[in-house]
Amino acid sequence: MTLKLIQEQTPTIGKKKKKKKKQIRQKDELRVTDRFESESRPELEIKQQLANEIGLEPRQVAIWFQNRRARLKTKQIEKEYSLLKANYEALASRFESLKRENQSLLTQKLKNQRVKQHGNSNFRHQSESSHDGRFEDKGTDSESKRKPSFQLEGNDRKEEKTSSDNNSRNIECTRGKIDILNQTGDAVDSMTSSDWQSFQSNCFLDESRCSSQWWELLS
Amino acid sequence: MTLKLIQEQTPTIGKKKKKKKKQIRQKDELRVTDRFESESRPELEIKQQLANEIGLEPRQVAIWFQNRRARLKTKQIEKEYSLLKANYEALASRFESLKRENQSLLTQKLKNQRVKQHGNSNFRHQSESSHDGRFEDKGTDSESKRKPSFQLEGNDRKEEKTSSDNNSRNIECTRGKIDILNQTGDAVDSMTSSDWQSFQSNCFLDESRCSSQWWELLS
DNA sequence: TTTTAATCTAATTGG
DNA sequence: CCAATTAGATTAAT
Repeated sequence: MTLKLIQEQTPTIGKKKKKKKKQIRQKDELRVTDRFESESRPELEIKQQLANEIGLEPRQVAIWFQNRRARLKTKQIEKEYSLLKANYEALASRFESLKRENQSLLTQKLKNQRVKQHGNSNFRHQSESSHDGRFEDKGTDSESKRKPSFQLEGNDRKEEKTSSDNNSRNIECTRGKIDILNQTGDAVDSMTSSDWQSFQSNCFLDESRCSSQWWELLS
Repeated sequence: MTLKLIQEQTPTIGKKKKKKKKQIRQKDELRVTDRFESESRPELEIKQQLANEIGLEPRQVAIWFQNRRARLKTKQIEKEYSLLKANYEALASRFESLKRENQSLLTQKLKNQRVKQHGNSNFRHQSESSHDGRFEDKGTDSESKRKPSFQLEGNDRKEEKTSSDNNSRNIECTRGKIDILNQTGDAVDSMTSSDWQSFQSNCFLDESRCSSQWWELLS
């Protein structure tokens, strides 16, 4: 059972373009693709029927549909990613604004205080009510789900494939799949990983009041 | 030539774990992999030699190395991505704090003002100096690179494969490659796309002073 | 058993 | 050569 790939014989040293392996044969592909468009998850009957029509096994047809669906879904995820990215940049932008506003508020406040109690005992925590023991979790609106509870467990090289298959000598290369990192963004792109460096040194450069920073997370 | 895939025979109805296929024949794989570890980009001579040793064409050996390198690189990118992600979450967290602080500052300020000029003419813009015509671009520290100049061009369904190969009838499935979206994050994970919704409705729910929002970017 | 998600490999294409 | 994609396949988990 399970016949699979059919070899091919071309001398390779011949020219270049060869029709390798065995795919689904263009013509038949149309038929199958049509079906796919009408319903991406056909009954196994249909699959068998198709298999006969194009002359390969039902199994293969099934796989074909599977992969198709998977790839389709992947596309969607791409969209989500780009959304996330845009989201991020908006956030970053707003963060900057907010920071500036905050700064100016603080400044004003200081000025105010100095005016109000003109030069009276210069040593206080230069901001007694807004800085220190505040916003631990006040729940003013609806947080309490924020702070993803940073906890670092021994990561990175903890194999999760618990022991399956010792003999196949799997190359340790887990692969990964991204390109995304620079694509699809259409409008808002840029932001290479080197940008990140400068970005973060911009943003994290004031008095960090925030309990954990990202570099604490990665050993 | 081009021996490639060796079949396998297990009756499928057997148990479960099967050793399917085989591509470079374990034994030989070791040899090649060794080579790879010592130098990932060998001279073509070496490649030819290897090809002889394991009995497939130089071309294939070359491809093998190529793919190998590619996979390795992809791995690295994964790392960068997870870093970015952590980075993002840190930023989000800080943003929250900042926002709250800002809020409280504003509140105090209002109170202050009301005290100072006790109940005098209730109708003013309840905050004259910190809100309106400020921070357009002051360049207090180092922006001027922010605001990625949101511009939306007709995107999404603009095919870019201009006309190459009319006969091959490429399935329009461009594929995409991500999973990333929820993996490798190890420490800071969570943040599914539905979290995003709530997140943003948290964050963007006050007077938005920020010129563009992410939903403006996607049609 | 089938499906799904996640990988993986070998090969192709275009630059 | 590389980057990107592709098709077919496998496997773990459900």
